[in-house]
Amino acid sequence: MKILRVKKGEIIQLPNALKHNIIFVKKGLLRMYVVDDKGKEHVYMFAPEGWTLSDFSAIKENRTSNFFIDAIENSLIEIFSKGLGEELPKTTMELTDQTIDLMGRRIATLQDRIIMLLSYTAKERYQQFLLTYPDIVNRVPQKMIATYLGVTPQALSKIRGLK
Amino acid sequence: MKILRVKKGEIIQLPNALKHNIIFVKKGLLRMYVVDDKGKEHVYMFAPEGWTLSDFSAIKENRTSNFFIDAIENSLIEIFSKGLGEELPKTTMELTDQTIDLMGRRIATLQDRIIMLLSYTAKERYQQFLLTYPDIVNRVPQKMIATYLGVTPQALSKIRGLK
DNA sequence: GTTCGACGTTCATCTAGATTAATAAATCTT
DNA sequence: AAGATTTATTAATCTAGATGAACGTCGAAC
Repeated sequence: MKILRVKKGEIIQLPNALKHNIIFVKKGLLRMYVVDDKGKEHVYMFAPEGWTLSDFSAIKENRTSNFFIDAIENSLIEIFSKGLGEELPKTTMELTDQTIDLMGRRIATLQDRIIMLLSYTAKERYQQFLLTYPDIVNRVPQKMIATYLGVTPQALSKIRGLK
Repeated sequence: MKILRVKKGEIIQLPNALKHNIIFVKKGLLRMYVVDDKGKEHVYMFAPEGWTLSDFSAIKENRTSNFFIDAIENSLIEIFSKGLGEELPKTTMELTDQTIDLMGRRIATLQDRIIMLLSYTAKERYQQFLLTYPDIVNRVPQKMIATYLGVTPQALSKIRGLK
């Protein structure tokens, strides 16, 4: 485990990096995203203070990650090179309880996001985002929120214009 | 905990049912889905033998579920009325390990699904589905696969027609 | 302060997929 | 097996949102 200070705009992880990393954000704001074959970015998640980033799919399939991770603000982060949960040393029952709680909340978030992507219009997604992450709205460029919602920056701009 | 035998087509859970249930599928195939305001169904997940169904979002927010659950095949299921993980009696370390592994795999699946919904075309989604769930393809009506993928049944039929 | 690149907005066009509807095929019921 | 119900296919039309491009705005770097 190492503590790192990263600057706004700095890339912390490139796809196919060697190690499966888990990143805990102590201060600042990170972004985890993919870039498709046409070069377009799709934000998987934002991680402000207290959040944890990791690529569960890569860990479970024991492969390298397809995700980029970069800093949206100057940040202070902790990087663990081991997998989450089962690869952690079995210390206290309290720790595994914490892990289960963390994972449960993550699943709840992903579940809500999937229902949103399946059944909401662009406008509804944005309104939901405002309610769910009021703090993040003012900390990230609008175009990143757009790709988090699964729409283009232009479409989001239009939606906001109408209000 | 109770064991239940359910028939094909039978609805196991309606939205706003009283209790947060966790359902383990011993045999058969279930479906978990939402119905939007226009009456359209959106499949959140399929659960064949060995899979577990639960609404983490409802459990975490301590509210009733918005999901329907029904049986696609005659099935044998176990229903637990307690929450997953933290609400389970702390028995063995082995059990919590199992829980963490289960949740990790669920997160990996949801993560992959989100990337798919954000960045794949309808055709790419279907092709990916065929690779990931070859067994399920022949067990569920095509229209359900369509709404799992976030497209209309007509669009999926067209995609298959071209091939 | 000026320059430059990133960001947001606006608009004109295009298109993947939705919608609607009609038909055909498969499945269930008795 | 005949009818009824559900599911899949096909086709014509429509639309939310994508695409591409131009322009104004802002903050960072010099």
